[in-house]
Amino acid sequence: MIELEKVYNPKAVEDRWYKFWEEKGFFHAEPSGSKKPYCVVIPPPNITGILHMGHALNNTIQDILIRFKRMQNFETLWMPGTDHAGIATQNVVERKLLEKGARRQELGREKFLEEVWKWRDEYGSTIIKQLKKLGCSCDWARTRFTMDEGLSEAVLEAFIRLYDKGLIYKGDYIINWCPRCQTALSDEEAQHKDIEGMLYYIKYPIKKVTSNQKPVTRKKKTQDSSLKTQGYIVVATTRPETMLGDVAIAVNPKDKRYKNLKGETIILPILNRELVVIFDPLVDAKFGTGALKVTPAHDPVDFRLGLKHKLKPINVMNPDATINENGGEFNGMGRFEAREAILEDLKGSKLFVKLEPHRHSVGHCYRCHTMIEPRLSAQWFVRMKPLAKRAIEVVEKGRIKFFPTRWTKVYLSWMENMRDWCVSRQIWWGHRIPVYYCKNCLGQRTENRKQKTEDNAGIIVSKIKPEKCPDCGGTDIEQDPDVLDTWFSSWLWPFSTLGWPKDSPELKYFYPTSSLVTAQEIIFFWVARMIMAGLEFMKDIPFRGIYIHGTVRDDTGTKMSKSLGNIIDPLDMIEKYGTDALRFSIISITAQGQDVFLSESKFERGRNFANKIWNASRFILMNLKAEEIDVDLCAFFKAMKLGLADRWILSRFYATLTAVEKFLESYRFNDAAGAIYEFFWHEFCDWYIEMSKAEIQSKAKQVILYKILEKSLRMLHPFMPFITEEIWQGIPHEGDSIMIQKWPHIQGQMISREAESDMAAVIELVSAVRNMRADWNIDPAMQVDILINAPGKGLQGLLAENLTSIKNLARVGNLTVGEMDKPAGSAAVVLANAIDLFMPLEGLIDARKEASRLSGQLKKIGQEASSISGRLKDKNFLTKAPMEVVEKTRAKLKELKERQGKLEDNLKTLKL
RNA sequence: GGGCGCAUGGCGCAGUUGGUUAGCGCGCCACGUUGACAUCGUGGAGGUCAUAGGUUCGAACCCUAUUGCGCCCACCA
Repeated sequence: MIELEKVYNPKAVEDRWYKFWEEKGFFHAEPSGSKKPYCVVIPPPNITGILHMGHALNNTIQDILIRFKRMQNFETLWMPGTDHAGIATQNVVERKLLEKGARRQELGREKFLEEVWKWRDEYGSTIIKQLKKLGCSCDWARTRFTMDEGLSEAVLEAFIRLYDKGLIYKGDYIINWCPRCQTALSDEEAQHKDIEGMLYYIKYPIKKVTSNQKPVTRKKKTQDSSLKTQGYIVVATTRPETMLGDVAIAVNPKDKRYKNLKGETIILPILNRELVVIFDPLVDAKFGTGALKVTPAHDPVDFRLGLKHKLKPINVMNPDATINENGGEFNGMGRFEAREAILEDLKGSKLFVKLEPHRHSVGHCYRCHTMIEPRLSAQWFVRMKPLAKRAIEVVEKGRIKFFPTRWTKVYLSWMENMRDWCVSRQIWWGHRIPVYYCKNCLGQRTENRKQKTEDNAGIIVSKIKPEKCPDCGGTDIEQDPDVLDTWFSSWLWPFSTLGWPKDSPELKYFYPTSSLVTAQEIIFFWVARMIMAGLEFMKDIPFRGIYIHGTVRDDTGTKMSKSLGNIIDPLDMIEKYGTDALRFSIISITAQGQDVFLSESKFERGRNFANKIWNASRFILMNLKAEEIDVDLCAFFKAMKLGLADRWILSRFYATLTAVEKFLESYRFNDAAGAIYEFFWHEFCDWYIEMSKAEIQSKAKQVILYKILEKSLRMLHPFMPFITEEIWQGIPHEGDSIMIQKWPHIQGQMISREAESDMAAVIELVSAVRNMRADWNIDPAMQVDILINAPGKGLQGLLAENLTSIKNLARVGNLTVGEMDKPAGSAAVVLANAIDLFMPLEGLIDARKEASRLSGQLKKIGQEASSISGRLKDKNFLTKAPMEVVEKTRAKLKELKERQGKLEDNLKTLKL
C-alpha cells in the first residue's frame, strides 16, 4: 500500500497527470457505433484573450459535464478552438507595429496580414495553454480556428448561400461607426453607456420671404422666455456638430405650436443653408422644444425621416470623425473640437439659447470604448427576419431549452425585435467578403445612380476570383475590400468545426450537440445566431440545452475587468491554491444562473476541502491491508452482517450519488458540489471514519472504507480531476486512470431509511453527551460515565450494538443502557424517542446551574409544544391539511409532551 | 421608456412543486495539539427571511404594491 505525502502538493502532480491523460488519448472522441454521443459546444475564446475568472467558471462547468458524461460511457467530444477576433486582433497587432514605428496603411494589406498571422502563431494559443492548466479535457487534436481552411470555406459557403437566397444585401444605411477602429459595427457591438451629456438649445432663423409671414411663438407658456423669440425656431440637440449636415426641421403634425410653420423655410445657422420643415409623428412633441433638426447622414431617426420625406443626406464627417469639406470653416476639426467651435460661433451670433444637463445613453465600441458615431455608409447586411422566425419557433416549442428558463423571454423578445445584421467590417483581418466587382459594369451603373442596390449588374459573388465578368466579359475585376464580422464565422461553429459544408462522419454523429454553456453577455452575439445558422444551414438545432451561468464580479459587485484592476487572476489562484481548489470553490459558490461575487478568500473553501480529502485518504491508506479489501462486493454483502454505521454510510453514499446525478443533469452544479462536500466531510470523515477507528482492522471496516473512498473519488473526479487521480492511483485499482472509470452505479437497495434514522439517534446521543460536557466544562481528557434510560428493547438493542462507537466518540467511561430513574446529583438531558441521558457528576453538579440549564431546555420545548398543539386544535388544519402532515404533527406533539414531562421530572428531583 | 435579477444571523450566500425546530461557508466565543487533517476537531452565541397588504388551515417560498441595489434592452433628438 502506498503512503501518501503528508501534505498534498497540487503543483507537483497536476502537470504530470494532465500530460498522462493527453498522451493516453483519453480526451479524444471518434464517431462510434457503440456509444451514444455527447458533445458540448465550447464558446471559442478570442485569440487575444487571456484566461479570466469568467473563462475559469465557464470551462470548469463544461469540464464537469464532459468528465461526468465520459464516465457514464458516452462518446464525449469537447471541441476546443479560438476565433480570430477581427477588430481586437487587428488593434493589438497595429499597436505592436506602431511601437516599431510601422503603420498598417504603409505596410499594405498583404504585409500587414503576414504580421497578424505571425502574431497569431506566437500568442494566439495562450488561452489554450491556460485551459489545459484548468484541467479541461478537450479533444485538442481537433482544435479549430475560425480562419482555418475548413472554417473559412464554411464562411464563404454560408455567405454565398444566403446571398443566393436573397438574405444578404448591400445598401446605404446608418450604421454604428467606430472612428478609432474606422469600421462599421453591428448593433450588438455598440455597447450603450449612460453618459452625462448636454442638451443644447439653438435658434434656427425663419426665412422671411413669404408675405403672410408671422413670427412663430410658443403658445404654451414656459418659464423660459428665451424660447419665445420671434422669427426663430429653437431646436434641441446633444450633438451640435451634426448641424452642419442638417437638411430639414421636423415637428410633430399634432403639435399646435408649430402648425403655422407649414411651407416655411428655415435658415441653418453658420452655413446659411435653406432647410425645409417636415411634419412627422416620429417627432416627440414633449422632448426639448418639440422641434427636431434633421441630419439624415448622422442619425438613425433622421435617416428614416430623410428616406420618408425624400431628403438628400449630407455627410459632414470623415471616417475618423473629423469634419469634412461639407463642414465649411470647420473642415478638419475633430468632432468634439468642432462642437465647441460651433457653439462659440452660435454664441457670437446670439443664436445659442441655453444648455441643460442631459443624461442619455450613447453607443461605444465594444473593443476600444470609443464613442460610436452613427454614419451613413454602404455596408453588407444579413436579413434577419426570415432567419429569426424559425429560431423563435424552436425555442417556443421547447426543442431548445434555456437554463434558467428566464432567459427564454430575453431571447424571444430580442429575436422578435432584431434588425438586419451589418456584417461588413472595414478592416483587413478576417474573412474577406466573397464579392467581386466588375469595374466596367459598375462604371455604367454610376451613370444611372438610381438603380444602385436593386440592380446586381457588376456584382459577382464567388468563392474564387472570377476570370471575367459574366455580364460584360470584362476582366477588370476587383474584390470587395471589406471583411466579414467575426461572428459571421462564429455562428457556424457548431457545425463548421465538425466538417461542414462537407458531409463528415463527425457531423453526422455529433450534430446536434448536447449542451451549450455560456455567459449571459453572449446570448445575442452568439447563441441566437448559432441557432439561426444551425436551422438555416443544417436544417436542425445546434444544441438542445443552453446553460447560462452568471457573470463573475468582484466582492463589491462590479464586473471584473482588466481596466478596473479588480481582476482575480485564475492562474494566480491555481498557483496559490491548486486547480482543484479553484474549480471546486468557484463551482460551489455559483448558484444556478446567479452572478458570482468573488474574493480571494473564497478559494480557501476548495483548498480546505482538497486538504480534507487528502488527509482522509491518507488515513485510510495507512490502515488498509491489500489482502483484506480484495473481495467480491456481492459475496461480501451476503456473507457479512453489517453494523449500523456501515449500512448508514452506504445508504448516505448512494443517496448522495443519486442527488449529484440529478443535480448535474439539471445544471445545478453548486448543489452537486455541496452534496458531495457535505457527504464526504461531515458524514464520511466526521462520523464514519471516526467510528471505524476502534475496529479499523475488521474486515467490514477495511472493505467499506476502501469502497466508499474509491467510489467517492470517482464521484468527485469531474469536479476535482487532479487530486482524485493522484489518490486513486495510490489505492488498489484496476484500469489506467480514474478519468475513464465508470461513474458509480446507483444501488437503490442500499439506501435505507431505517439505517439513516437509527444513525441519527446515535449521532444525537453522542452530540448530547458532548454538549453536556461542554456545558459542565469537563476536561476533554476526562472520561465521564453515562446512564441511558431507553424505553423499549429496540432502542436498547440499537444503543448496545453501538456502545463502543458511542463510548469513543463521546469519551465515555462506563456506559449503561437500560431502564432506570435519574440518579441523584446527575446532569440530565432528554432526547428524541424519550431517551433519558444521565451524567452522574457527584460533587461537580451545581444544582442551581443544572436547574437553570434544564428549565432553559424546558422553555424551548414548551414553546414549541404549545404552538404545535395550537395548530392541532385548528379545525381547518385538521380537515384541510393532508393526512400525513396531520399525523406527523400529532407524532411530533406526542414526542414533545413526553420530553416535556421527563424534563419536568428531572427538574423536580433536582429541587428535592 | 421596456424587461430581468437580487434584498435571509457580522460578512458572503443556499433554500425548485407552500408543511415539523430556516441551512451552509467565513467570521465570532469557549475548549482542545487523543498519531489522518490547526488548510483541523468539539461545543456555542447570533435570524420578527426588505416593507405593507392579500391568497391559504399553514408563506422565506404564491399574488399585488412600495423601497433600496444591480443588470440587460431601446431610433431619450
